[in-house]
Amino acid sequence: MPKVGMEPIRRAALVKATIEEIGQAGSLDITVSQIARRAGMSSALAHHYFGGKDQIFLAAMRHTLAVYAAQVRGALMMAEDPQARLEAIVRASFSGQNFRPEVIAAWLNFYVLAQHSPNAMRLLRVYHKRLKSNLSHALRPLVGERAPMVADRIAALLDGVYLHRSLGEGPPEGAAGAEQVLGYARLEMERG
Amino acid sequence: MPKVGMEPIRRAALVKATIEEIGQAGSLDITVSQIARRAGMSSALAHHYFGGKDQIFLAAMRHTLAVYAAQVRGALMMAEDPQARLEAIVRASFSGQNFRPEVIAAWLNFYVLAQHSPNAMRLLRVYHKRLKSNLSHALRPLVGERAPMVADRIAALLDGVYLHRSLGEGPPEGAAGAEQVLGYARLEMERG
Amino acid sequence: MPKVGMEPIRRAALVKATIEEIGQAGSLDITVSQIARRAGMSSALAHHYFGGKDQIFLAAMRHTLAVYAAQVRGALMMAEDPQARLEAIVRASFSGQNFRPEVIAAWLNFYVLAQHSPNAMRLLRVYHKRLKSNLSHALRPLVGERAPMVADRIAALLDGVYLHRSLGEGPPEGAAGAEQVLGYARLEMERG
Amino acid sequence: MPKVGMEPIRRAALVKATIEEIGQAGSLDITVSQIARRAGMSSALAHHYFGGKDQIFLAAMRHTLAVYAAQVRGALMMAEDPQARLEAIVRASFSGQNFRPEVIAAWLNFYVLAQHSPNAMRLLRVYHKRLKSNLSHALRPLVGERAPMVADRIAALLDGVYLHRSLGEGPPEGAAGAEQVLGYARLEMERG
DNA sequence: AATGAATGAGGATTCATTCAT
DNA sequence: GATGAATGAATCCTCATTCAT
Repeated sequence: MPKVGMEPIRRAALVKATIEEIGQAGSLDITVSQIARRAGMSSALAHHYFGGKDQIFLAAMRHTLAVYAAQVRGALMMAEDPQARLEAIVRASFSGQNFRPEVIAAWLNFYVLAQHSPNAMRLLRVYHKRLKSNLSHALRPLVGERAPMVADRIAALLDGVYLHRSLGEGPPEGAAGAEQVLGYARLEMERG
Repeated sequence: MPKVGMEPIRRAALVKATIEEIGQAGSLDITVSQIARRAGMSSALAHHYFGGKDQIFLAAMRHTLAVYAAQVRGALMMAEDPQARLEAIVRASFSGQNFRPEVIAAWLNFYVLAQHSPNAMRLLRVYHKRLKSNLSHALRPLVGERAPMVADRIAALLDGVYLHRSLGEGPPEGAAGAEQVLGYARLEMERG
Repeated sequence: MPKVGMEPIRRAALVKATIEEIGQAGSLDITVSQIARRAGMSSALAHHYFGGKDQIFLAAMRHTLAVYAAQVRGALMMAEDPQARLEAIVRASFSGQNFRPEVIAAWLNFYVLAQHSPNAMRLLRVYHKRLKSNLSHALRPLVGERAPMVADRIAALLDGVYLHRSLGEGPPEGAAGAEQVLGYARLEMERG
Repeated sequence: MPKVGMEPIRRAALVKATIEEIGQAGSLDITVSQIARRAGMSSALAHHYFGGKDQIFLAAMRHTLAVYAAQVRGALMMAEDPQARLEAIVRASFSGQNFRPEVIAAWLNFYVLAQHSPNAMRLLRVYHKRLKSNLSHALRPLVGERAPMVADRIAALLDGVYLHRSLGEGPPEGAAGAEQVLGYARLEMERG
């Protein structure tokens, strides 16, 4: 009985395990064996499916970014006015899927990964471009031509809050994080 | 060349080399040998003076934080009113000593180090506490009781801008970074 | 189906190689690489199967002790009266399996190992306890209540003869060693 | 003020420290630095005086053997008849100077050292020869021509008791050890 | 598809030894 | 006489990766 169609299952399991492992270790200094064990398979199989450690990391990163993008897309679809669109983007960043300790740690480490992996760098840049584009678009009706600059600041603030969370004790509170960012946004809107 | 009193010289050379090496590699994944070679000595001597890799990293981190703290202190001494104090803190963060690519990369990696090194975590928390305390103090006359919250946001924005810089191409422009942060601060001040 | 069942083979080969290597070097100052090379594999594999140098040593010790115990047990089964039992124990100690130069050297070094390895110490104490128990049991009908004391002396004499052999030139002669010990035993028996 | 005549003091301190260090570690696996530190000097100086680690070990061994020999000589001078001579030799072996845990451990390790150091081997053989000669001489009037054989056994028993002590818990009791050996000797004498 | 077996390459760390002062 | 400085040469151990089955 040949097992068919295992590939997507295995890959998904490995990606999930990778994020968890990075989250737990707090660094990229984890072994393929650890990942594979957590995913319930041999390290040889992990190599078989991904070709190498780098590609496992990249897949995990791609997945994290994709989940995030999907959440933003979903939230945007619900939003009916600019203000709501803005809040949707920010809130999605702090939603339960993303703002968990292990995802935060993984996120931080993806920035590190990007420092020596051109592929990771490219992924991160694409993410940034989309984020800023989304923000800018939502902001245009609210702050006029200051939109790109405000988008930049919001994006930076967003990552900054994430970064600070990585030092925090206790479980991260998404709502508080979102408010920290939205507070700034409202200030800009008041200014008009 | 004297054969005594080398210790401080060697230690300083190793710390400098460590920061450069982390900066160049973009990660903590560097060898003691690399560091030692860059510092012009054998890896055995590096171990002799620091006891181990972890302590070399910690020393590099301590040094980075100390340089930063010294800059802030120096800038604060020049400042004569609250507004100037605020600008001093922010500008020091983006001054030539700190806002260089290798230091930015090192900074990012110290956040990673803090994820698994309690000592590194402690250092980073102390740095944060001081930064927020400094900011809060300067902000009090400017924004009243909103000071702690604004200080939090500024601190986050500061780190966020640094983080984004780690993805940027070309040399980092300190002035632009400082403006990005101060722009937000002014908004809060206008609100009063 | 992968290549399976190598583990016991590899472990046995490593244990054997360890004893030989200790015997040849005359000390525990041997490298895992030497052992592995002699056993026909990479040092990495040795670590894979044993976890570390200490455990390789312990396994070698356990094996040596087990072989010895098995020999004694075997000899005891043949013996039909107390005198024969006593001789069986002593002669087994000097049988071809045990009284070879490399085993003698290994034995000596296991005593050293026991000085800093609690596990080795425990193994050696168990061996001693069994040896004395065996001797005492065999001696009871021969020397009465002096049995425990005589057992102690025989055990000490036994190890002493081994120790002296480790200094001897030429091949060790088991028969002579056995006689040296049994001579004392007979003296005690004559006394009744 | 030039320090003159330091050499014998330094050498003695190093020898003493070596024995203590071996005793504490329970093996020869100690560093020159440890020895030198315990002796209150730099490792460079230790090398200066002895030339190398091997020679430090040899000196420590020579010293241990010399102390032992001196004790035996001293005790023999007091003895007035063969029986007393015999007891003197045995009791000296278990006297306070020799039968201390660290000396026992050192002794054991000298046997190991002899396995790969021809010089150590030679020293140990000389010691053995003297011991047996002394014993044989004392035994001749007591057991006649069995003297050499009995001397052999006593020597072996002596080392065996030492060896067993190295596994013992608690402080070694010299008197008990001596009795264990002398008990055998008396048996032989009774036989005549 | 899946994995136990196997290793080469590399890295942190230790240490005896040498040297300049 | 004495030592801090310095290193080359190990040694243990880890791990990504490959291979045979």
